Amino acid sequence: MSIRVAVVDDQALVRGGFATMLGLQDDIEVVAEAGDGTAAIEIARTHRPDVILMDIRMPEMDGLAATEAIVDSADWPVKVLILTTFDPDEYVYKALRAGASGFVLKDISPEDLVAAVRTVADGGALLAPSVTRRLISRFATPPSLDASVVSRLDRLTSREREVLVAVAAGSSNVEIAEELFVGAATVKSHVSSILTKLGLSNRAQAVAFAYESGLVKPGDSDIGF
Amino acid sequence: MSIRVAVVDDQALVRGGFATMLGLQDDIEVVAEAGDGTAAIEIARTHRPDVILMDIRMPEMDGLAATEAIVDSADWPVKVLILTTFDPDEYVYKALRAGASGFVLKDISPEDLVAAVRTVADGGALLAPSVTRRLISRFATPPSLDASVVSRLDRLTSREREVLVAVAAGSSNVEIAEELFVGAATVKSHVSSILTKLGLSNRAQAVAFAYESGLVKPGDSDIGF
DNA sequence: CCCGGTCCCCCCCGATTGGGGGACTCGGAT
DNA sequence: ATCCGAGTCCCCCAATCGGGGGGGACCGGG
Repeated sequence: MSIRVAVVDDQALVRGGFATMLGLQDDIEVVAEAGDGTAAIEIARTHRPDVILMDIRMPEMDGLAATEAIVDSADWPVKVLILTTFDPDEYVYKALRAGASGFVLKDISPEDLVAAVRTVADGGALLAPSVTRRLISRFATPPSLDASVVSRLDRLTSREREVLVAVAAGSSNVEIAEELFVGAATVKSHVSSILTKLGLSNRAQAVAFAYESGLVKPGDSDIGF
Repeated sequence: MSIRVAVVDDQALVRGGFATMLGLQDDIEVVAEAGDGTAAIEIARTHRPDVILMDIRMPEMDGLAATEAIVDSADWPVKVLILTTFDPDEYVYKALRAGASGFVLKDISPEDLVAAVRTVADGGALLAPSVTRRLISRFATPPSLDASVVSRLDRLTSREREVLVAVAAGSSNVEIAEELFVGAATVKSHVSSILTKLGLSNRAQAVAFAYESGLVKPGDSDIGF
């Protein structure tokens, strides 16, 4: 069963080029084309393609808005592969939030484009290396590095930070003591100095501080909930 | 100038395979190999490779810890490409936070692996399609996609959710009572039903739950810290 | 009409927490 | 050689928290 692809680009020449290039593949079938966002929504609804190659820069309705509209309203597993000329910057995040499965630049080689279409059709995702790099750096760097917050974190000893993450996991003093193989009194004194150094008054505030400071981040916890 | 690569894997056969495969390329030179994390740190320091192919599962010190140690202490632009057998799950985030520039599975084709090495050496980043997908979904959907978490949040009444955000801000029961213009006993009973409904045992866990579920997000709090 | 659900309030009691002391060891800095 | 910080552990005591019980007011639907 071949992959049903729709191509959306306001430049007829570019659109036709991609369409014929993809059509040459045995397992890819170009079922529709569109020149703007509104037309893209229409052909998505009528032809129900597996993959949509979407340009960002378009009159009438840009690719991001069209992507969001299509992905939100689709009742079949449609994948949108953003294809743009420019080094993306802000577009990346908007596109990914809109529901795009990929983001590649137009200088991509034909073979790589075909491979990209197959990848997203298969349920994977694919980004241009520069985009991946940007996304990783954004993901890896803690968002909030308020100097005042981090500076107070620095005043804690490494052991105290260790205790704090355990506190942030919701563990009681005795539970923390067992985890760290120390006495309950030790944990108690650690928690006390943590609260004192951070200017907090109870462990609930300590948990909040741990999250706000980026010491622990939502999702990286071992607590399943 | 060729790309200087180091290969780190505890299985000598796998390590040798990758090394010879990469060595066949004109623009790639394998300068060192290591069988565990501590050896990896050593060869990284002595050979200063451009790219390190790093396995995760290793005795002595796993690839994640080694990656973090190398990236943090390196004074030259070293790129680490994680190469693992398993579908990553939680390893991905730890690896990317540790400073890895890529994350590919061992079922990758030789040509793609070579291309991946060139990509990361060139400053780009590269992830396996399934990993990219995971990262995108995590990035695009604010935090909580866990149906189990949100469903439990739905069981709370609106008033209880209101109390929960106050709890997550680190307020004591009496402070919450003043904020909401009710009696302290009322807040107490609300907190009790919150803990019961969510299956938690203390308010620190409630704070963690509030953050993990996305009920409150780092940075949107009124607590300045 | 009564019933279930929700919200609000109250009392008691044990467990935990938070704050105040102090003491010992170890390793590094002075 | 001495001091100091970090880490470990102990005491006491007041306050808060968490769990159990109960009860009353309101609202919407059967």
